[in-house]
Amino acid sequence: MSSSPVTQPRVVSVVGATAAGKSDLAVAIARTLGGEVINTDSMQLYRGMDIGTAKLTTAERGGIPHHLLDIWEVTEAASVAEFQRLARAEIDRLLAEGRTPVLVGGSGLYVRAAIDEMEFPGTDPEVRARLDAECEQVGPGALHRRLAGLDPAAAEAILPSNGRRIVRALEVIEITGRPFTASLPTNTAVYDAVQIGVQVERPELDRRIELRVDRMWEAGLPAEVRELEARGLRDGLTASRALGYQQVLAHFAGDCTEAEAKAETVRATRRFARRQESWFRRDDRIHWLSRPAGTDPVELLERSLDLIARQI
RNA sequence: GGCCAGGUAGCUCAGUUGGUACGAGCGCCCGCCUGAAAAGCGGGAGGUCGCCGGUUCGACCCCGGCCCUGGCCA
Repeated sequence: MSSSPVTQPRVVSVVGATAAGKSDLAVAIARTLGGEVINTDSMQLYRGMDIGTAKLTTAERGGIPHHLLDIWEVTEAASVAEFQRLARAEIDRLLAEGRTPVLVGGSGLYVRAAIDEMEFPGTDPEVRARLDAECEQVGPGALHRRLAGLDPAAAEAILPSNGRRIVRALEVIEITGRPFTASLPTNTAVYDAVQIGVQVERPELDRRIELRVDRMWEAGLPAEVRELEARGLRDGLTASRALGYQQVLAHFAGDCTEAEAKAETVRATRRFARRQESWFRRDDRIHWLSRPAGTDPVELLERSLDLIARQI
């Protein structure tokens, strides 16, 4: 099926800020195109994190198969590299079956890892642990100076205060013996993809976020966190930091009231949404569909399909 | 009506014994982002220091009056 005329992009990706309404749109698109959904949300990858990540229920998935949900235990640290392998395997499998992979999720790096040319150098737990410990001891500034000696370009691109990235750069240099590429590559896609960005105006988005958090509490987020805590959530490097979970854990630890945890979840989610927008904004391949309050889902679907059709 | 506390950035508050507001946290805007990415890091815009008058070379800080808020007393 290589030289036959392409009638639609082989991969669709729905991106945008949290609570913009990506999940439902993705299901509708997949249904129309006869495709299946692949999750590109870093936190929905975790088993048991359902309410707080606004994971679609089975009913809401409407019979459309969803992939890459519930694949990691909360105790495991997330890994973009592993996600990349898994996502590409799913995409390739669906394409081979002639079905359209519909990616959906707000983790910008994960989307790019799936769709674009990106190679992640390896990692070494021991090296990482050692560097982390050292960073803790001597501070990021000292490590940054060392980085400047080993890889001036990387040091230039990474601020001296950003311990996390300095450590990773030093780790890569140590285990590969090569410099750390400190900036994202140009947008070179490995799949013929159309990216749809769902865009909601700030005031409306903020309202939707608050409403969503309200519903998470009504649905029993604290109870969900309690359960995951018993399964080791606190030890999960990634999962314990997830929005909502982090705040509820703080409340359980006695650091704040439940009301404060909830209010902080709203604030943190808004901040996160702005970071997401800032990430996606600079990718000029994304086609933005504005979604004013009260937009009919059917109309949004039609505009999406129209966009996909024009992307031949 | 009297007494006390207070009126400083959008919010909560620091602050100067009179010499251009060092402000801070939160919020807001913006940017960065290669194995934790719902993470991590950075930049920026906001103040006639309640109002009016006085003292002073100079007042947000001193004096007088007024307005407003909270508390206590009546």
